Amino acid sequence: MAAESIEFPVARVSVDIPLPHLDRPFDYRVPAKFAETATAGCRVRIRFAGQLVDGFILDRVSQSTHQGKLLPLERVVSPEPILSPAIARLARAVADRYAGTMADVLRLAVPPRHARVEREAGQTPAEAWQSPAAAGSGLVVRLDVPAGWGRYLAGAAWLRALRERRPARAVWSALPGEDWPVRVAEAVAATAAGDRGSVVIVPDARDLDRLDAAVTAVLGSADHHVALSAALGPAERYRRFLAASRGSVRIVLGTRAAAFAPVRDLGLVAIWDDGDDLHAEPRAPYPHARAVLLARAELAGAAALVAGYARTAEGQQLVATGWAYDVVAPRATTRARAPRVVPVGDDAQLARDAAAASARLPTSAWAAAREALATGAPVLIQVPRRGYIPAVSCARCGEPARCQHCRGPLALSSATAPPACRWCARPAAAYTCPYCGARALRAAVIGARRTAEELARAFPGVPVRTSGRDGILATVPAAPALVITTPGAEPVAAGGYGAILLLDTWAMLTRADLRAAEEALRRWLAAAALAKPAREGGSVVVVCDGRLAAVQALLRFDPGWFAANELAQRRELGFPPAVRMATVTGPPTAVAGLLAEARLPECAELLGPVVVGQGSERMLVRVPRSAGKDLAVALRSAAGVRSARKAPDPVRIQIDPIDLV
DNA sequence: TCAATCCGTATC
DNA sequence: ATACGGATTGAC
Repeated sequence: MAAESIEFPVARVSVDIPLPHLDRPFDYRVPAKFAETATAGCRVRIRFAGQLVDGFILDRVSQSTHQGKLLPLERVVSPEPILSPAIARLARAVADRYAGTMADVLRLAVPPRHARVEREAGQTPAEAWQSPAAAGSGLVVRLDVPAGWGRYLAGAAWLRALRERRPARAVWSALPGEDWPVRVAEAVAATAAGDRGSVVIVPDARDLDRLDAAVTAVLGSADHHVALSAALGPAERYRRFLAASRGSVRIVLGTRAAAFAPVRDLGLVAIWDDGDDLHAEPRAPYPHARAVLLARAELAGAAALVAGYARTAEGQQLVATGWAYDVVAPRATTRARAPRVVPVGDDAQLARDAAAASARLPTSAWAAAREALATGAPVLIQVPRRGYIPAVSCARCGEPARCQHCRGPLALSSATAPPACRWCARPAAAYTCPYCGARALRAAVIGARRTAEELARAFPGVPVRTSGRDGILATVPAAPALVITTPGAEPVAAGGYGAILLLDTWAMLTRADLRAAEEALRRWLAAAALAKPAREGGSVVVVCDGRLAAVQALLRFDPGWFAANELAQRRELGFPPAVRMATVTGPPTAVAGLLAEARLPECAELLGPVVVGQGSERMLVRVPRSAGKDLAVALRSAAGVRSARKAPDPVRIQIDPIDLV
């Protein structure tokens, strides 16, 4: 009964099971009928502990190290080698870094199969990718004269390094008014000129559209890249993923999940606006796109770009440790391109009387808007909260007004509607304050819609436009208009805004969040970057205490200075990225059990617990960065022991979560 | 003496 | 998780 002998009869399989203690490859016998189709990287079905489960073949080998008998592969789902060795290695590294399982990471990294798309013919063969110089016109010229990058110290040198296939790493602070999609596209083109591929990650669909257009323009063709986002349907998403996997494109632009896109001959990874919390994956093991890309740059020997108008403490850390170049413009260039920034008002006073229109919009803000409109330029008004009046409080004692039924916050949706609960939508027509008995309410927070209403009244005849989560404007023309926006939804104005008003800054700055100031500055810089330069009359009015470091950084348009401060502070306080931190969240006994089990590094410091809701608490574990790996390993194996023992309560482990208090 | 049940262990 | 084996328990 000599079985037909085949080459590499053993498949090493990554099995799709959620249990941490089973997070390792398992060997299976490759039956002769699958000798050709069971390729490394393909999806298979196997029998595992009696049940049929999915898996990926990591590798085909001639012998197993497993002592016992091997089960055969049950089925080859598809011979498509969808999980490349490079991405498998990356997924393993990300799982290790985040104390998670490879199966969890692979669910984020590889989109679900779409059989019809896979069968489609007409995938551009790899030959279509030649030197992009051959495909486009003007590309070579642009690369020889990197005027845009030439404005930055070390910018031109960095671009040259990409072309010469050197793994140069840069943390780039974009100038105000910078056309960042074009700069990024030039970096991608330079990498392509060195015959290598790129992965670029942006926070959202709007940024992706801009980048997509810029890459098409710079390469002179849309044939060499794909844009990957979760918004695509399953078929299109798989089609584009497959285009990268098969090597018919070597440039992938996308949102956070695309950080895992299987680009061949990777030469550059880039992330735009790495401080945006959309880059943090909300599903286990909660990897951050920046961390995924940087791990990838290390593994692939690729160049890296961490970019934004703002700079994160994490970005600064890369500069401080010498891992990356600091790519910034000379001060004179920045001064020449930045708008005039005027801080008005003091924070405490504004917080006391946030509802008063006069305090919200001081005289200088009105004046700046009026002047800008007179020159024919649009004015941008950034308001942190959307809606009409998203929070109300008792007019007498100031206690926030809450729903009688569910304790949710009350809000007004228009000037005439009665207050209603934002959670359960029940109206609260006859509100009585449970603390002082008063029956009157006042606005605690003013939303974008109400702001638009007020401004429309103040500037009759000037068009008022709004841009927010439900209806984002991409651009506005160079004409007088008031553009009310929530942070992150700012339209780009042709020719730049004449004035930008940053309102209700206290709402962002008073958040009990480690990153509140960094986040406020990030949002202000993103808006301020859209203004005309000061010499063309561009101004920014920030209604805030001018002594704050974040306002000082905005005044000088110096995100590097702020990030260096921020990093120094995190070092002092012992917070990431100066240290590695883990949170363990769950029922108290489960959290305690897991930490008792874990063989934490000697140097680990335990902080907490803090109660974080019904029957749930959270512990912090802090170690020096050098022990980060050990911490992740310890937590993961403790979770493994628990899962092996069938411990009932789920415990969530997060490494360097972004919402540390 | 045999079946039902519990616990622990391996899962290729 | 789930499946299996070996030990333990309980009833005839």
